[in-house]
Amino acid sequence: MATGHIPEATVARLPVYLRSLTELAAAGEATTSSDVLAERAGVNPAKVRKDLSYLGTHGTRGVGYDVPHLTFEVSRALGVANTWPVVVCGLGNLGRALAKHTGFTERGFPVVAAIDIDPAIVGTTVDGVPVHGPEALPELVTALGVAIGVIATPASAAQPTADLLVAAGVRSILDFGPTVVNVPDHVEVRMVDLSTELQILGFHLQRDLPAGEPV
Amino acid sequence: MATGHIPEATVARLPVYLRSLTELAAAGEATTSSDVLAERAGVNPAKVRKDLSYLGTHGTRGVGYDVPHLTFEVSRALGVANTWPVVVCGLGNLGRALAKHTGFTERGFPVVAAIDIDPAIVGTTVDGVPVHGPEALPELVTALGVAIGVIATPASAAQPTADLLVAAGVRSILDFGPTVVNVPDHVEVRMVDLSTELQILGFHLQRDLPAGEPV
DNA sequence: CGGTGCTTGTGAAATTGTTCACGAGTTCCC
DNA sequence: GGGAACTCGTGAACAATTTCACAAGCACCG
Repeated sequence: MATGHIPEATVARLPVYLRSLTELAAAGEATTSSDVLAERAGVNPAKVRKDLSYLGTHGTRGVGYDVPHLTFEVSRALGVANTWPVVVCGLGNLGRALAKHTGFTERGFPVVAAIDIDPAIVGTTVDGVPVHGPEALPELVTALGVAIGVIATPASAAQPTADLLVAAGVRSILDFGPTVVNVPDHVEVRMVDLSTELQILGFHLQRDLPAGEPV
Repeated sequence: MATGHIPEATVARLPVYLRSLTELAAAGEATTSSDVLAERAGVNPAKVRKDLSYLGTHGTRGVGYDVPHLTFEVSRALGVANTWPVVVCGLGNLGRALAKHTGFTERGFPVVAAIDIDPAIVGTTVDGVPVHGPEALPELVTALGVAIGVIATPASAAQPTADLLVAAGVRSILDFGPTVVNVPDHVEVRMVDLSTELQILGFHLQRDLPAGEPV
């Protein structure tokens, strides 16, 4: 089975496996098994094997997986050797936290610039990240190779910001805003809305209620 | 069709519909259609109708959906009338941003307390949210009715923090940490890892590359 | 009052994702 | 060298989700 096509659900789990593998390597483990990886990733062992089989045949029957080798293969599948510069749009509480977050750079996603419309902070830096006005976007994309735009603006600015990012040539957007943004087909958007996550948790809490609770 | 059971995938979309409905109401729209909702939610119209049909029959054929009525029904399904107090664990960049975020309270998820192990900030407040030590958790849960714990600690502290939350009686956890946490069956965990999201975007960026790029 | 146009609700088909179950290859021990 | 124990890889069964397609119901018009 070639690396032809990897299901979306599998792609979403690969980063988790990769992290587990990194931890195992740090713990000095030379080989591991689908059981161990499953335990760490919180999934079924069969799913681990099926997922990894999409990357090719990299395990050894009766033995397991070679940690360094599998790490290499998963890394390659995810393309983690590449570096994708990120621009953070909107420097409210969340945007500021993201700009300061050091974990991104470690994983190949350096925050190279921030965008905000407040003239008072344009020209300053946040933790070493320079703050520009929105008009600087096209220039930033070409000059710094920005590949991913993070939207952390107020809800009302999400769509205009997305439009700016798309116009500037960004092809991937991570949207923390609460609203869905419309973009052309060639642009990929992932939405992470914290309120939505809480509401889903709330739904389950409510459902497990003894019943007879007020509406 | 009764409200017996709502598929997980549908539950995850209900908050999006609810937000669209709120916007439509604010725009003065009295009725709407599955087409309009689909457009706003970024999904297929058939999916909107199927999703809403799980809540019961609330539309009118040939006409559409009454905005206030549908808003009420979706709200009821999600249980948004309930208030679920939240405690934020870990006051790094992200935890602090979450504690300051006002949007949660508006949606029924007031951040009533924060937890950190740094003695220098225990006893202070962040934007009105009191900061406690981990040992205060059980007391907070019983006294303030904390229902949801948000983990925004460093990766290494995620599992111990989850254990503390579970021991204190919290049944829902929103984990921003990069690692999967193990909890008993009756506790629901949702993971939101920002690096994972970026890696998924990176995967697609890489795949669309002209090819021949270095590993 | 019948026809036309519109939109929902929903079986059924298609697609996607998960889990099972077992053949096949590996190691180790006797 | 043979057998036991182990673990991967994978076809096939199963389950969930999405999409299609169309009957049914409503509003309006002439």
